[in-house]
Amino acid sequence: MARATERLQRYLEDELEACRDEDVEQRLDELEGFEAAVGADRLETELDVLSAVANETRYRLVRLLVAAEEELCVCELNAVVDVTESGLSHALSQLVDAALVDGRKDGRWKKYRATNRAVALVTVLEGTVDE
Amino acid sequence: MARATERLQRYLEDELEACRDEDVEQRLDELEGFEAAVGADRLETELDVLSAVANETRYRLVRLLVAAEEELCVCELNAVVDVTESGLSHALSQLVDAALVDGRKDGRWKKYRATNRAVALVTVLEGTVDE
DNA sequence: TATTTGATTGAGCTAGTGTTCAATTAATAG
DNA sequence: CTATTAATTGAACACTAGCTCAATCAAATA
Repeated sequence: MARATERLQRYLEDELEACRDEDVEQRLDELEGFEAAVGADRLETELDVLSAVANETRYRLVRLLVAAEEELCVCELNAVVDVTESGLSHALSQLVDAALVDGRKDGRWKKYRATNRAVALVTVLEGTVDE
Repeated sequence: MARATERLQRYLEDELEACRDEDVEQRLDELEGFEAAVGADRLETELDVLSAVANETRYRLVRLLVAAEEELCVCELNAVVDVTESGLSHALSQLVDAALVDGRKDGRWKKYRATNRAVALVTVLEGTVDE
């Protein structure tokens, strides 16, 4: 970090005309402020959500459930997504953990539907990724 | 897939009272319709974006640049994020590929800032992940 | 022009992820 | 109660991703 701080000092000397040691300190504080603005717990949760959805199988499932706008049975998902019954179950389990999907048992069948979180995420991705 | 279709048939027999072969066909078409609603290219792009951001180092960088609301020099990022100079460069490169950050050379320094896509993504995550 | 400094690139190693197979649980039907 | 079917769990394995080290490129300064 010492090396990094030296470089930051040279950078600030370039940007500002003058640069005292306390200017470097102040800038470091600002930067760490940005960093700390989001709590550690929150960051971890957000990363869990992103990790859950950053996978083709799981993102397809989320997309599918969002598009369907209704709950779908595992057996229906299985008919469309190209993965083992077991793989599908693992995938759904991770999506439930990330609160992207809700599961509900109905007799011998199990049904899943997209949560608001999933809808929001898909919506923003659709919005920013313009074909 | 034959096995999956059989199960789907049994499921539809449960759900609907009657279930002919064409009912199964129709449901399969509906499901595949949901699946196909998002183009393959688009899905790939969206997955690239998600993969780029689903990593602690890179998400911290995105978060930092969004919070800063201004462009930051690599040397500033390096002072805050706990990774090698090389690792930082790799990370930024992936974020540029995913159009989550823009890079600009300014003399001997290089500056990065968050794109609208990054802002939108962080915003929706903040919104759905209620502490 | 030679040197120093900021930043990037590529190779290689490690750790983690995604998938499948086999076994198990839960619910219904015979 | 036993058998069958839907779905899940755990273990094992192949593959990918992230990080660091070393080398390189690019800009500026001596």
